[in-house]
Amino acid sequence: MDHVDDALIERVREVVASIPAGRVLAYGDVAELAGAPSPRLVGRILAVDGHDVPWHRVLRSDGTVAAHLATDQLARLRAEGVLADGQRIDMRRYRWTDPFPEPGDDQPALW
DNA sequence: CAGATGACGCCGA
DNA sequence: CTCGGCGCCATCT
Repeated sequence: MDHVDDALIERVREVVASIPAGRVLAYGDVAELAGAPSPRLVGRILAVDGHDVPWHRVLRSDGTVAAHLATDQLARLRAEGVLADGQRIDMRRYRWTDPFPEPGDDQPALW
């Protein structure tokens, strides 16, 4: 029961580690940036080897989080200023879409 | 080998 | 907007 390619695991971990505090990404976003074949793999990788990276900044594209993680994950995000409306995060506001922002092209205002 | 299961995503009703 | 169903990849029964 070995796992996914070590190279892929490393890439996923790097992408997750590069997410700034106060911003989040969807599993699908991480999959694209890391070149993972599917978002499901990202979840699996984080479950096994995500303990030492900011895994709480990765959630579903609709802003919800898995039930068994909700309490911890939402608390961690809240501590960074990512507020949830009940069980749901407002992705429009916190989603981090540009890992390498162009100079002068800032993130959308956090109103 | 076939079916079920997840830290998911998208589309149609 | 919510719900259900199907596709997705790798692993487990």
